[in-house]
Amino acid sequence: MGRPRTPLLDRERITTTALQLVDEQGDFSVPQIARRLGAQTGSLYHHVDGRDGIVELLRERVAAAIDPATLDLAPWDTALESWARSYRAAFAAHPRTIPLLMTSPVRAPRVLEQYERAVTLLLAAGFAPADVMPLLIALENLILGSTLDLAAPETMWELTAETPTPHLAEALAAVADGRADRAFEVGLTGLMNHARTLLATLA
Amino acid sequence: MGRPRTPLLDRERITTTALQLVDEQGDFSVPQIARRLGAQTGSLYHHVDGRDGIVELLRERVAAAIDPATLDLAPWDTALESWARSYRAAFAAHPRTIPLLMTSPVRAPRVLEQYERAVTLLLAAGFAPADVMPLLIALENLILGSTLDLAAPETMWELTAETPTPHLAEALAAVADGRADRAFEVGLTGLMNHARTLLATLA
DNA sequence: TGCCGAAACCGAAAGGCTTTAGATTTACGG
DNA sequence: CCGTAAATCTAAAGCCTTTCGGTTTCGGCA
Repeated sequence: MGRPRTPLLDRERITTTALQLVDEQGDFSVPQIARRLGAQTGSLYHHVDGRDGIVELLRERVAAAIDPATLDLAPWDTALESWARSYRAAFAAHPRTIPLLMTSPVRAPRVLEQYERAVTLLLAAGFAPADVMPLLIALENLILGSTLDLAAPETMWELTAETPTPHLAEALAAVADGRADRAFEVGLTGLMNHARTLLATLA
Repeated sequence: MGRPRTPLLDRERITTTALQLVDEQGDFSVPQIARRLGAQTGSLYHHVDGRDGIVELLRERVAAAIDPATLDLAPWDTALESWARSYRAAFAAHPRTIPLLMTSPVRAPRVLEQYERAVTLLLAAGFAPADVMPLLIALENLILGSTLDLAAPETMWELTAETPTPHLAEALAAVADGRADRAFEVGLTGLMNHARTLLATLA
């Protein structure tokens, strides 16, 4: 009891443990983290702003893997597509964080910064201000949606004998593994084409 | 105590109350439902398969508003787009159910049936089996993502003074209200165009 | 009509979670 | 060397999910 000679807890270790738990179970709890780190539950609250604070730390940790350099590429469509792929790769490494992150607002400065730069890119390319966020939001929906599907491969639809769905079963079998990947490619291609068209008609 | 002359609880009322709570708070709990219906917490378990069972009832209730007739339209792209719009309208009426539904597999027969018919439509239109699910999944991601954004209008990005994001602020202001709607339209147009192109190159 | 099994509800409890507050011991700077 | 601040613990309130046994009442059947 009392202050230990070498600290048991810090934000770094708490984040790492939370991420491990999410990767394993799809969720985490404060007592679970405490147990893995050999501390009491309450002690975590001296390092972290409650459960929501841990979620925000997770967002920063996962988003840190997005490569900011992609947004410096030219032309703009190459940059945007590269950024989207890097974004997706970052979340594909920890897909089960997505449900946790989707329901709380983005506060993490690093993440906001990335969006700022993406917006800047599109404005500089010539898009109308009112077109920028719809494009980015559609892109984000595509990324997070298909990555979530990546996390729950066969658990998305639970086919049972009582409800016969032969064509659905056939279509599911026809893609099997690469389903989420192909959904991403299909959506991305469609969106990028549409964006280029939009810009062309604007000019 | 004992069995009441007129029942306090049934699946219908439980579902309705749960949906009200989700609309108000974004979540529900079994004790909350019990309080609103004037019953004890444990009593709910005689009507419903636990909390997860209530979530599945919510899925059926919300998805019931999707118009199945849209899938009978012709040609196929009209049918698909109409279905997507009806799908979106159904969830737009209760957008806060989405986070609850996204993490559990679809079991509800009514919902599976809709997917079966959508797959059938696309196969009949001439799409390759391996192309069908990626298309539908991309479409679903688009629908659910933009509808979720509809539920959390300004709470998606929390801009603070410490992280200056002038362009992001400008782009957000430029769409203001119709943001989620326009993201949906952008994504839908892009996806439908891409689907038509895909089919044309196949034939 | 009378009875009995099943239905619907209550009360209580186990075990988990989030969060706060005060007490306790130890590290570190002056 | 001493006092302040840091890191942890213990304890507790109040929420949640789920299960179990007890109690009353309904409805069908003899």
